[in-house]
Amino acid sequence: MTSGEGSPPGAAWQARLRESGHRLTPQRELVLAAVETLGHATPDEVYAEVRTHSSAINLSTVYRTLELLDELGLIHHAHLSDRAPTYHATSGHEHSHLVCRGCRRVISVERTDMESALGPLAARHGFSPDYGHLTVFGTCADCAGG
Amino acid sequence: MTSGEGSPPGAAWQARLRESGHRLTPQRELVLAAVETLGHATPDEVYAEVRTHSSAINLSTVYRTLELLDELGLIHHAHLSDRAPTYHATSGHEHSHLVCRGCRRVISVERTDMESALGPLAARHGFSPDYGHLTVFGTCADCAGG
DNA sequence: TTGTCTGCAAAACGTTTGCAGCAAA
DNA sequence: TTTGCTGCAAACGTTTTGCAGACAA
Repeated sequence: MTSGEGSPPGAAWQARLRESGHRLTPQRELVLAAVETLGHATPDEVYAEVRTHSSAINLSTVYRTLELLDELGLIHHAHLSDRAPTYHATSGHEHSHLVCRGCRRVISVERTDMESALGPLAARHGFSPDYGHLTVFGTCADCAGG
Repeated sequence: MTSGEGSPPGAAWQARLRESGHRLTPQRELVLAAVETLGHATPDEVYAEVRTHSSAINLSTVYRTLELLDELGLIHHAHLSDRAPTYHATSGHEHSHLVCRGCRRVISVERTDMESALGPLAARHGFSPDYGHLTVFGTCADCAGG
């Protein structure tokens, strides 16, 4: 439970940090753990989660750390609301999101599924989508009055 | 050239305003014209555009007007950058956007095309996408090194 | 020891709001 | 005349930044 059980095998993220000339700090470990625990979380939510375990972190450090982890590919971010970005762990499979405007529900869609749907259209435009960042807003069946 | 040549025939937007109990003001006319001229524009860009024609408008009025025109369906907004939303006229056909992270180029895709690609997948999840709001980030052929 | 990282506080950024006066209907 | 709309200015929530001290390597 300490680190992600997803695609990075064990503590690969620690190596990833050092490879890229960065340092392994308690704050970075805490932020990564929080993102993995929360699933989809805004910077503020990550901050709050970290504080429940250790009060020793600053909000600006959370921002800087999320940005770094994103650069290193250890986490991804998407825009699940018109306001704040949300971060989630790179847990094995990249996925896209369907977000219901009615109930705020988030449906995750496998990258492969989204790719087979969107790929041909995108290719026709010479375009290569970033599926891990893709968010489709709309209405779910429950909220459509079904 | 005064009003949109797209789907709203002539000055239909004026009727739309009054129908909904709103007033026709110079500011609203200026903002709508600016959005039609610019194509895809942030609130700030709309503000700047309006000011080149008439200095008599306030930024908060631009925000309030964009929100109103969006509610009335006279314009749409999408998120073409991680930062500011962009507004564009409801010119005949609803469309989705492909945005290149490399060159910031925006490719518009007909709603019907996007719907036939994404519709079946969405339906499988009981989900009804908002195609006019949909933005797919990624890389265009030129930036992919092709 | 070295250079990166952190905390702090302030600034920047985009957006929203309360209010008094103005103007469309 | 009657509301709704606008301009102004201040507040707002989120994100970024400069800097000095702390700490991983």
